Amino acid sequence: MNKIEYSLDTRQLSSDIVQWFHDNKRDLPWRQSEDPYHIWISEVMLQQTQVDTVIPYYNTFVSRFPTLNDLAYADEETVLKTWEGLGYYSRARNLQKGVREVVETYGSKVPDNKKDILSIKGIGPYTAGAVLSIAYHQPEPAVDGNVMRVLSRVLLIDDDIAKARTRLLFENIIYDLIPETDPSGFNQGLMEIGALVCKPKQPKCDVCPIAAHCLANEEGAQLEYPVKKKKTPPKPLYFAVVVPQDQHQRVLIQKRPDKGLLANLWEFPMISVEPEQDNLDGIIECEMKNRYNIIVKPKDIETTVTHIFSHIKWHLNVYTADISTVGEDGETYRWVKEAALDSFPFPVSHQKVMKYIKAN
DNA sequence: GAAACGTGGTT
DNA sequence: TAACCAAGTTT
Repeated sequence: MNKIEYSLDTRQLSSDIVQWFHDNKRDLPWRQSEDPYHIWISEVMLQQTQVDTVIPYYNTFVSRFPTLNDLAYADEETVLKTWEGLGYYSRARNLQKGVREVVETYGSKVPDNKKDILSIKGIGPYTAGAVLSIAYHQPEPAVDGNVMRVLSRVLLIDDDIAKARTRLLFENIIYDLIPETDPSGFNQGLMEIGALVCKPKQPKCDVCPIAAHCLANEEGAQLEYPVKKKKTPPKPLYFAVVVPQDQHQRVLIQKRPDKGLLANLWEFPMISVEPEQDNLDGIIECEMKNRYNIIVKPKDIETTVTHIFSHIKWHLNVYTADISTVGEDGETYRWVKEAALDSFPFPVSHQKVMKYIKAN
C-alpha cells in the first residue's frame, strides 16, 4: 500500500468536518445514547441499509431488548421476528451471537479495544471503528461507503472501492485526519456529509463544508468518483411454492436451513424447477409425500410472485393443495392456522405469497 | 479475492 | 425502467 501523496490542510479539513457536523447533524434515535450496546445495534442495522429504513426497526428493537442481557437471553426466533423485513438476516443472528460472547467473555461490557471488539461475530472493521469512536471516543477510522465517496472526491482517489483492500487506504488517510478531541464527531460528520451533501448523483457542492478542500470540485470531476466495479445482475431461479391445507384449515410452513440465504426464516414449501417446466402436479405430489408424508391434490397455479435479492431473482409459481387428513408437525415444519402465521419470521418474498393465501 | 447475503428507494 | 445505491461482514 503506497502512502498517498496529498497536499492538504489536514487540520483545517478536520475541524471543518467536525464543526459542520455539530451545526447540521440530524436528530436520529441512536444519537440520543452513547451506550455502546445501542451504538452497536444501530451500526449493524445501518450496514447496507438506509437511515430512514432503520429508524423504526431501531426503535422497536431497543424497546424490546433494552439491555445487552435482554438480547443475549432472548429466543433467536423472537430476534428474527423483530428483524423481519430489514434484510441480511445473518446480521441479526450474528448480533445476538456477539452479544452472548460479550456476556460470557467480557462480563456484559462491550470491549473498548480493537483486538477484542473485532473478534466479535458480526463486527468488522467499520462497526468496530464506529463503536470505538462514537461510544468510547477513540480516534479509530470508521470507513463506509459514504467515507470512501467523500474522500475519493476530495483527494481524487481512483482505486476501486469494491475491492476490500481499498478500505485500508482510506483508513490510513483517516489516521492522519481524525482529531483526538472529537473522533466521534469527525467520523459521523464525514458520513453525514456523504449522506446529505456529497451524494452519489447530485452532490451539493455549493453547500459543502469541505468544498474548498475538494480536488474533484476544483476539476468538476465529482461524478467520476468513486470508481466502483459494476455488479453482475441477479441470476434467475425458478420454484414451485406449495401451500398445503389440512382438514383443520391449517397450512404447512417450513423452517429454512440455519445457513445461507434467509437462514432460519420460515416459508411455504418450495420445489426447485426448470424455467419452462410445466405439468408439475406429479412432482409436487411426490415431493410432498417424501418430505411431509402427505397426499396432496394440487390446484391450479394461484399466483406468480417474483422477488429480487442482491444476487438472485426468484420466480415463484404458487400452488395451493388440499390434504384429506390431519397434518402432523415435523422437526423443521409446522401446521399452523392462518392467524398464527404472523408469529413466525418470514422473508418479504413469502410475505408476498402469504398475502394471496390470506385473501382466499 | 470474490461471491454470498435482503430490501427499499432513487434516477 | 433497469441499473444503481445504502452507516458491511462472512465465507
